[in-house]
Amino acid sequence: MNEQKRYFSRELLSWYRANRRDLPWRRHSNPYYTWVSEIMLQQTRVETVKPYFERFIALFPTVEALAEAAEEEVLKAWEGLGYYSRARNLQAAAREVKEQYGGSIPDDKAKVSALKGIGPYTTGAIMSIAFNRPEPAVDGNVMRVLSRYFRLHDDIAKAGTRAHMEHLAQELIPEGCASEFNQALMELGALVCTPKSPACLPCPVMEHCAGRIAGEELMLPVKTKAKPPKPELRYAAIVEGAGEHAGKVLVRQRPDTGLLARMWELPHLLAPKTGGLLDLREEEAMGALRHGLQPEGVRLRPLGHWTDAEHTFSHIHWQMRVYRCVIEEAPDAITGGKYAWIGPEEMERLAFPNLFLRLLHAYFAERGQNG
DNA sequence: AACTCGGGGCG
DNA sequence: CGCCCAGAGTT
Repeated sequence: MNEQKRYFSRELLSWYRANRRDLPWRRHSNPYYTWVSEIMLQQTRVETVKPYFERFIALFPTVEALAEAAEEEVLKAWEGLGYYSRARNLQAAAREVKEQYGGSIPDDKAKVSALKGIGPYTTGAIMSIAFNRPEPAVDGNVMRVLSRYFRLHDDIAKAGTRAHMEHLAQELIPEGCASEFNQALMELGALVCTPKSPACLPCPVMEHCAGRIAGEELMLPVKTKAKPPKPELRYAAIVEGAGEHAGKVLVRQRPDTGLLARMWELPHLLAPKTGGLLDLREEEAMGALRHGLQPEGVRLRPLGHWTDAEHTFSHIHWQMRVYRCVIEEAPDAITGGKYAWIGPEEMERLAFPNLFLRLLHAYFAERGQNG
């Protein structure tokens, strides 16, 4: 190994030992904590994860506790964190670990890798952080650091690039220090070698950073842009209950697979493509709501526009127009359609994505004020 | 290799 | 408002 590499490993490890953050999942050495935190940290920032991790561990302190919980409970604990298949896969894997390995995460790369929701990155993270095995844990952060330090112009959006990075990352791990070193690599990416404005002056490895020396630190890593999300106009109904359902609104549960699987939401539908005049939008929307939900057994009478909401997923942009409605035919007797009347109390049990969480809170707050 | 899957933070 | 993500599963 050359001097540039030895220097990098030595200085980075030393820097980490002096600068490591005190994070909830670092307070105890517990493979289950490492596992849960790494799943939560996929595509998600540390500051966002912290409170979720604390609540999750309080609710499900062990693999067994998670395995024995009801799925709705796990989804509720994940509410607002996004990528909900992570939560379902995590629990499925916890049940696997309980049944197959007596509740202990195996110190075995192939077995860890075979668990649901654990891909190449998380395998490396668990094997190294929890078991100190010299496995690379290459995420976007690590690819950014390595791209800059070694001045690599490979497109990190390409699948093949990660293989190269993994080879390099493994080579850099100091003997017996995989756990600390891999965390150091990610810590540097999070605190110093940041995407937009890297703090090169305080960087512990600046002296031999090829990207910095070439003046290319802002051009690296090379990454092709993702295509923009597809816009979708949607009409949603906020249905006020009457009689025994007074003070409540109608919600429905999404299908078992696909976008926001098994999460709860306001009834809504994709706007028919009509290309109509803007003036006719309200009529068109209310008509679509009135007829569009009938196949599910819900017949509505839209009263008027209530509010608008937008939500961007990675590949879809929802523009949602929400209409106040009253019900003409309840879906009680309809099979398959999962509908429920809920008030603020019932919201505590059901898991909603943030878009609908915000709308429901706004609605109940407004209704509370108006009596 | 391309697509599906949330959400927030930041310049 | 564009751009950044501490990725994995499916096709």
